[in-house]
Amino acid sequence: MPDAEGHPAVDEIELVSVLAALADPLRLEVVQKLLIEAEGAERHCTSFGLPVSKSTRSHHFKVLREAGLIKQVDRGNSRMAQLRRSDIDARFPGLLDAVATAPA
Amino acid sequence: MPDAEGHPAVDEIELVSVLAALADPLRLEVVQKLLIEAEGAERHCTSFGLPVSKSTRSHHFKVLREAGLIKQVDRGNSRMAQLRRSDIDARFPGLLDAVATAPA
DNA sequence: CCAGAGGTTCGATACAATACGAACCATGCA
DNA sequence: TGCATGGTTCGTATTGTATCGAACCTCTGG
Repeated sequence: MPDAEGHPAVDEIELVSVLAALADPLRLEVVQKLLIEAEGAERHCTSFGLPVSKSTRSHHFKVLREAGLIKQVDRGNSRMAQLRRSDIDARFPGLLDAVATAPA
Repeated sequence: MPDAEGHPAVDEIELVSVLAALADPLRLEVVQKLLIEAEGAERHCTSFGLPVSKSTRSHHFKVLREAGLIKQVDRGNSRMAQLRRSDIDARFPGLLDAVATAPA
């Protein structure tokens, strides 16, 4: 069962959901940007410069969160996004590596 | 430019399209079944036992074909599906391995 | 030559996804 | 306390996807 903020546990992460979450240009861009960062790095949701309204941005991060790709952490007023690298690696080894090294 | 049958060239295969093609339970099932087969194996489109009508099945194989995941070969009356393993491996190394080893 | 089997295409329908603005709820700071 | 900022939620419009049946094409085998 997902926790209160909607993060699924590691063994609840579904391949189809992860693929569906990545199958959107904006969300793929977010994940690829997070993959460049150092392990465990956090980024502002606004720092990705997505060309959509804030309600749409909120929607996309919700999809990523519920798929298990990112963890969202409250930092006072704002909210940080963190890639669940080790969790995805544990469940689907090599998947994020493939996404990280894919040609632009 | 894709060929006459709609197969994209290797360098035309887009990550988003591949992920979108895999982000459907039926299509993912087809690809995972092809991944179990030997390299270059062919299978009847009907042999997967998809619980849909033949027009819907045709649609799903079209999506897989246009994404670059499979090659469809005419064998007289019927049509065989063949995974483009080496093409995908060349463009997105590790992606299909991750899909192949993913938990059910 | 003709009937059947395998596939595709087309039109229609139902459902899901994306997108937006407005309203709302917090937190942090003056 | 008041207000600006960052996010979420809601309602809605638009678009895309999955699905089906019917019509059509092509090859195979009697």
